[in-house]
Amino acid sequence: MRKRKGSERPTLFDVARIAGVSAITVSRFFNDPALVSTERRALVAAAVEKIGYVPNLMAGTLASAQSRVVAMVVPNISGPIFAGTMQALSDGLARENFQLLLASSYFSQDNEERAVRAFLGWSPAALVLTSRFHSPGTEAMLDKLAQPVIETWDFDPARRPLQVGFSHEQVGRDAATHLVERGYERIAFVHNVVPDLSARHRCTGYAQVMAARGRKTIEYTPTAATPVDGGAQALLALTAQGSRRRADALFFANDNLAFGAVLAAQRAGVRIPQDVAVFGFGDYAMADKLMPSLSTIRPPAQAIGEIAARHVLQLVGGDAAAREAVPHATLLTCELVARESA
Amino acid sequence: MRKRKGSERPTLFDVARIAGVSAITVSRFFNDPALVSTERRALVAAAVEKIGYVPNLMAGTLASAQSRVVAMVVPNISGPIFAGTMQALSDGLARENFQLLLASSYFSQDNEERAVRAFLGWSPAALVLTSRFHSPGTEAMLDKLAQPVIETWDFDPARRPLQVGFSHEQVGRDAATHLVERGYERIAFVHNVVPDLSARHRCTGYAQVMAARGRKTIEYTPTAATPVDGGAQALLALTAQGSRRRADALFFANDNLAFGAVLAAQRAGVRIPQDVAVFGFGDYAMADKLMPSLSTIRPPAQAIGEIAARHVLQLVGGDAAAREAVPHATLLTCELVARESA
DNA sequence: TTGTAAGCGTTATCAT
DNA sequence: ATGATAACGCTTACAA
Repeated sequence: MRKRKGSERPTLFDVARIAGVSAITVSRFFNDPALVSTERRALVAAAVEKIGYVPNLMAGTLASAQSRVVAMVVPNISGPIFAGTMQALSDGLARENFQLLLASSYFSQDNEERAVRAFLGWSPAALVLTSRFHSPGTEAMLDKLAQPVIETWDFDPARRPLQVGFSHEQVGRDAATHLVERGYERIAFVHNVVPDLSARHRCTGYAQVMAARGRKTIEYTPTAATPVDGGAQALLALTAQGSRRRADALFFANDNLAFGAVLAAQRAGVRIPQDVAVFGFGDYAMADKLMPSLSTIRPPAQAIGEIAARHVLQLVGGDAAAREAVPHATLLTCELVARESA
Repeated sequence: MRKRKGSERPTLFDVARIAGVSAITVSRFFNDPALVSTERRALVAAAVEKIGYVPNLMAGTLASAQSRVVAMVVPNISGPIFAGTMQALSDGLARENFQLLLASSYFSQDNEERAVRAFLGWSPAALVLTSRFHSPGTEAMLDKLAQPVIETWDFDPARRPLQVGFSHEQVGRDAATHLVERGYERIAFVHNVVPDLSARHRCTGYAQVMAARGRKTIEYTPTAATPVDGGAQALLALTAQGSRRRADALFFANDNLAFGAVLAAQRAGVRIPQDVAVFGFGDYAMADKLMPSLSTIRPPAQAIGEIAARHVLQLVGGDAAAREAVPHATLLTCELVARESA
């Protein structure tokens, strides 16, 4: 007669009773089958099958102090940008029966802090972040954290946590150099419609190249609500006859802005790249199908997720030797995809 | 001297010791503060703050047999289709400190079954699925499950679990009727590039309308790898001079296919809608920015997520009265958005 | 309002 | 190779 009601699911002891073995043998059957003799393995397997037993991972985590959850904070779950990374990380972890816990920050450090705090209660095996810019509160929590923290996308080898990413400044330099070499004279940078620190770093790289070549920088920040509308707004504003900020090439903070610009140009009769060149960032799904097709820079989104997954598995799943092998920082490169628009 | 090493984080007992109260008081402080006197509340709060205590949710779940995780299986995490639902569900749950656990099925029932089995170990408070078509194995697990199961997107009131969705057949009927009423004669349905049962149901609705009006159905299944390429392929094939299956209106299984068609039409010099009308499904981000803008049907993606979240919270967070109030099934409607392409 | 004792389902530890 | 026992960190049940 139980004194308390539990989950009402079969437990390890139920399996053990039916199989005629002890509970720990069933535990070993799941965690290290090699330790169990062939005969008992069959007995346990039959019992598991018979009652449809599924191990309670919460209890296992509590007992072993080793969880198989990895928590990740992304700016938003629904956007196209981090989708590849999320998917690759989730798939890589799933292969080793790790689960991915997701939360969105909406580009807000406060939301990120809230999410990290909430995650802590799950004792995740590792924490994956998509930015290196955190609130002081978040930094304090990360400092105390025993588990590995992996910062992705933004790369800064000076920071202590594990890094998997690329240099946004380099992206800015690559794009600006490309546009300069194509002969464009008045190259503008169009910011995102929401505060976006990574985009600001791409802008810094762009500004470096402009300065090095004695060019003037032109910056524009759309006020529209969505990136697509913002891109359209920027295109019209920066190509207007007689505008003080008239440009012959637009480097957009991301492809969605650039999409908006290309589509608005079609409607407005602005010719790309003859009247104005358009360059994006992200290489989103339809960049190559647009008319004209979009020149852009493709970040290694999937690779970031895969490598992050590998790091997690080596750090928390592997042995000490593997642990040594994990590099502190992995700097990936982006690919410049030159198409018709610039 | 501890006999085993735990998580190395402060525990409830650490807080209790510092605050000079018992452990259960600290527990109540977090779960039902009203039960704790104001003075002790202050003591506990101070102690919590001092050592940065975060409750171990795994231990709490184990003890209470009440988890605050909701598991969801989507076809893919990175696609645009379910993004709104995932986001709305995640946000709705986060507000009550529930966590969302995600896995992808890639439209495969085997993967779905694997994901559901893996989820069971987490004793989720509820299970959210994005389809009503499951493998026998999955059905068997769902039958045994004590927790609520919510099927979303596909609506079938005949099924036992909770339903939040819309009728894909109705979508097919609406689109077909729209095209018929616009005067198109030869209306074709273009299938998805992967097996997609929901899309098949939209096709069924389309076929019903065609039959009712004595029209011939034309179906096309692209062989391209991606939806955008498949849409382009379909457009070229179904508008080719002298083709047996030549059509004057194309109803695509989704907007990505339709995007591909519109972009390919621009390049091929096919005029939309003069030469051929294009109709999609999904109302993805750029449907209204395309040239021509895309006529399509917008599913209530966010509403599905919000309502699913509400159901979960009422069922597992609320009292018995709220439980009664949850309707078995919620049938939502889609909005037909008539733009330039059809 | 507060506390004590027992138990949630699993694994670490030690013994055989 | 297998098992008995205690412990993981928390909450329920009951008592005061």
